[in-house]
Amino acid sequence: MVNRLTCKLEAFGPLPEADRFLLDEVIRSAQAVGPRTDLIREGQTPSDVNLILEGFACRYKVLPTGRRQIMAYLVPGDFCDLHVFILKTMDHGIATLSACTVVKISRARILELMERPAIAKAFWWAALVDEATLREWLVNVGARKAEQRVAHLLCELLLRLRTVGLTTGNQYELPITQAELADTVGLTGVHVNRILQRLRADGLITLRSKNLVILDEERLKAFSNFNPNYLHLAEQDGLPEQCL
Amino acid sequence: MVNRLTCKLEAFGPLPEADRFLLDEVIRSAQAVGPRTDLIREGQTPSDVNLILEGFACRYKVLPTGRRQIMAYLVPGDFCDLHVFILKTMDHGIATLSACTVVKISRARILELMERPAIAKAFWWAALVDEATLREWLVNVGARKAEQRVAHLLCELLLRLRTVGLTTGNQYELPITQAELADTVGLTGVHVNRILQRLRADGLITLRSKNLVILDEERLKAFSNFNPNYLHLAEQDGLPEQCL
DNA sequence: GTCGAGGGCTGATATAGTTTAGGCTGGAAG
DNA sequence: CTTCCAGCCTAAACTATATCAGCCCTCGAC
Repeated sequence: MVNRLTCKLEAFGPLPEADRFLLDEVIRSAQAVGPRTDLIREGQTPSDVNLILEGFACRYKVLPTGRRQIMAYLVPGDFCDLHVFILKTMDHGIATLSACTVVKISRARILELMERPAIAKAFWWAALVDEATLREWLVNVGARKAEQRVAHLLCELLLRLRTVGLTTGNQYELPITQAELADTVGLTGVHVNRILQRLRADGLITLRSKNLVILDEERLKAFSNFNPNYLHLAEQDGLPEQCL
Repeated sequence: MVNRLTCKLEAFGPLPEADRFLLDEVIRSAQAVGPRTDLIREGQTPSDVNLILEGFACRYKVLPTGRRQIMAYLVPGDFCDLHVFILKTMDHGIATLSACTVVKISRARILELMERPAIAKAFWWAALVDEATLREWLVNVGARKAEQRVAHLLCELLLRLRTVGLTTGNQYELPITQAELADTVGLTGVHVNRILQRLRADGLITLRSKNLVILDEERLKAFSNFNPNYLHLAEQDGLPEQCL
């Protein structure tokens, strides 16, 4: 099995052989989790760190009105709750969207990994990129209009999934319902539906049965004003071979 | 001069005498910065860490459309860019809103502080709270309606400023223009104006010449659905005496 | 093969928020 | 004392998005 975590971390910089080996050890004991299942709920105190290996999960909050806001997508290679070590209780929930495979990593194990300087630095980088992504989402929801919001999100996912080797060309699996998309961009399902149609009509994308094709990457990026700087990817021509 | 940084960090937990002393050293060489001035721009590579001692600053991005989104308020005691150590270039700008006094702290100095376990842990905590706040802002803009957005923001600021001793009862200085408020909650100036009037008419707040009074704290919190859990403040009855 | 449910799609109507434009006020500058 | 300007406030027309209600597929369970 391809180690998506390694793929992701190497987008920051290459890791020593020994570190890669260590990271392979860590993802041994994966477990399957069904779709729409809470991994951890608001108010709970997590003990382990969850790492996504396959599928999509999300951070979310639910307001008393019933409105749910999704605050992050967690895709293969992403940690769910590295902050375990400092904060006692979760201020938000984490749930799977599609079916996932997940590893629970103990604090002890994480601390062990953190002793490797290259890994520690890469973990830091990953945490900071998560925060930068969150900022971009705020911009997206606060300042862009509906059509560009979803276009921007689709661009972001293209890059993120590409760095973990989960795209084929300009195409990737998006195992997400329109209602869930709506909850992430702050719109209604109805409206998201109409926007997707417009994007299709404009010849920008194809989306059928959870399979997204970006027909014109440059045009979609231009249209949504996508600037990848916030992902802080190292400028390298290709992926490490083990991620292809 | 009261050390707002210490006040803030002690909201997480008490610091040893020696650490407090060290933090006092650090804020010696403060400098004044005028209102509406960039502290650092998108694309630049910062060398020092900025710490706000007085006044309000913000993180922001400007879209090609001209629309600006404010992504965080930085109030006394807040660090601007602790991520200096890992990420090379800024993916957003930081600017003062009001006139500020700011200290520039060198990397070396920060590393020195980080050797103190209590301080290191408190810095971590502060960074994580910043991220949690960002998440809450995303919820605010994505899921709440205009009137509650503004109300929620005012509640948050009340708590944040209270922990650094900058409130008197339910009252604080909000040195911010309505247009800036609009840029932070993702609305137009016109609309923010109307909303402020409604909040006044409902007897929830008073706002005159940058001076905000929250007339009924409980009602405002209930109205805006404010849950302070994301600020992760320790449950303590009062402030350390030096912050009063 | 039928049934039922979830997801995608559609149209009509309602509303929140934007845009534009203009007037008012109070304080800073001359 | 006047002028000027930024910030605040208001009004009216407009538009993006929400709401509501319902239809139609598809696919898996039975």
